[in-house]
Amino acid sequence: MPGAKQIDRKTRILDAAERAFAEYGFAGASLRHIVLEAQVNLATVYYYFESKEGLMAAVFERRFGPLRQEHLDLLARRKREAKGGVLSVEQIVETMLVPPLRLAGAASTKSHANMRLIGRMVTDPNPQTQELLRRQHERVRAAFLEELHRSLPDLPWPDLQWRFEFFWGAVAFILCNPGKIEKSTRGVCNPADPRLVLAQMKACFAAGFRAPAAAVNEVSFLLSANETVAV
Amino acid sequence: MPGAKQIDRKTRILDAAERAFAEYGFAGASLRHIVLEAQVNLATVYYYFESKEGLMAAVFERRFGPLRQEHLDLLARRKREAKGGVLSVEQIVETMLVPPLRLAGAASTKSHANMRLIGRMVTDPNPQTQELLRRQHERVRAAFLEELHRSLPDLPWPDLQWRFEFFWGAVAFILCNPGKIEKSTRGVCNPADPRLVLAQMKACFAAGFRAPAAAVNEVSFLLSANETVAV
DNA sequence: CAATCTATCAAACGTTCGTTTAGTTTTAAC
DNA sequence: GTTAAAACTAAACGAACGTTTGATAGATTG
Repeated sequence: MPGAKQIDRKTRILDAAERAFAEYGFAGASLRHIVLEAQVNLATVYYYFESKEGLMAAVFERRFGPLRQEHLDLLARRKREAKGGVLSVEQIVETMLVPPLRLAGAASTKSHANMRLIGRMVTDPNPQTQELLRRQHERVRAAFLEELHRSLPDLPWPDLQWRFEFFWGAVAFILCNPGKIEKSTRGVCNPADPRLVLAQMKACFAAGFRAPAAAVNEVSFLLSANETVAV
Repeated sequence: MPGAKQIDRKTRILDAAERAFAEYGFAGASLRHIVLEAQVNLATVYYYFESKEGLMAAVFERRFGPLRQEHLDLLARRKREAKGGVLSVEQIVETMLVPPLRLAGAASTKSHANMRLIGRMVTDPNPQTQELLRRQHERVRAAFLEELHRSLPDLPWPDLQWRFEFFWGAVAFILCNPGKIEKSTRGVCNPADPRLVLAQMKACFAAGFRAPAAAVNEVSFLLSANETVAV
């Protein structure tokens, strides 16, 4: 029987949709392009996923569900290994990074689509995309923030949250468009190499998290509009 | 005469387009929505800007042209003030941040649209958007990288480039969706306050840039796929 | 074998998209 | 006041969009 070893249609749609959403964003990816690549009929999408939005939710759940679980599992394991002691900032940074990087490496066959997917969805303007992602990440976020606070008890809470945002912003940016970064650094940085990304982020953000609290009142004068050219 | 003190149509289109692109991205923003808000006829867009892509290029040029100029000017001024000495990392970080933050503050009347515009465009999937932005930022990028290298001569070139990417990734992320960050931090972080953003980024990234070079070979074992659950 | 349910398909639905055209009004120059 | 260029518009273009419909096979069940 021909096509017996073919992947089933539902999976083919999810694969193609993942690539398309990662490449073009939610609004930019069209169902017709997705079904063409998945080699299924257009109506099949609606049979399995009800709508374009439902398709996106399924793409999310397939990737970010296990990702979230691995995040929580890995953190729990690290805490178990520490036997009640606090984890180092390096360990926490590594724990935050390894799951998404592993996820990216796992799908190496298909042009790092889900790597870009993570980055793209984090910055997608679509409100439903944002809401879906926020709910997915809420628990993981809280868990890591708590652990960072334990590791850096003297760092004020707002400073910690800011740096946490900076960190995920950098992660999203790197994952969002690896090709762009490789191009603009003229090949010096290769975001497709998880070992490199992990080592570089650990070095930069371990120091960043450990830095003394910010001094807000030093810097305001430069921001007033009476210098240089108004825009 | 009615409408005498009205802003001219070309500007109204640019304003509305800026808001729309910032809010929905290039693909998600429709010309019909833009002309409705700008209160002009649909064809007027084509009279002034030739196409949707041309409109986007004009929106870019209006904001990022002066921004680029202010970046270069401010850096030149700082170097002049230093009289041949090297700038501190803090000074460079501040110089990179002040122009976009000032730009964001300048348009406070209109819901920080151009603040979000910067962040949105940096992460927009559209290839033309990317190419436009890359060309705009090329010289600024080179200038700041050179100055950072002068300030941190012992940091290997790749490490410097990585951290430079992390930095702009964090900036883009913060600028991209201030409301989202304020929400997920439950009001602890307010990205609409330039003083806060500047102080926090300076504290985090001055330390990040100054950190010792990354040690790539320490960390590879965790990334191999034979642990925990494959996804 | 009839009945039923699942999976799949071609074709079309109505809408919205970016874009163009052909014509009208306004402005400015001589 | 005539003329020509610039500014603006209503209406439509074809294409692409997300979505629905009705029918057709194949498998499953009584």
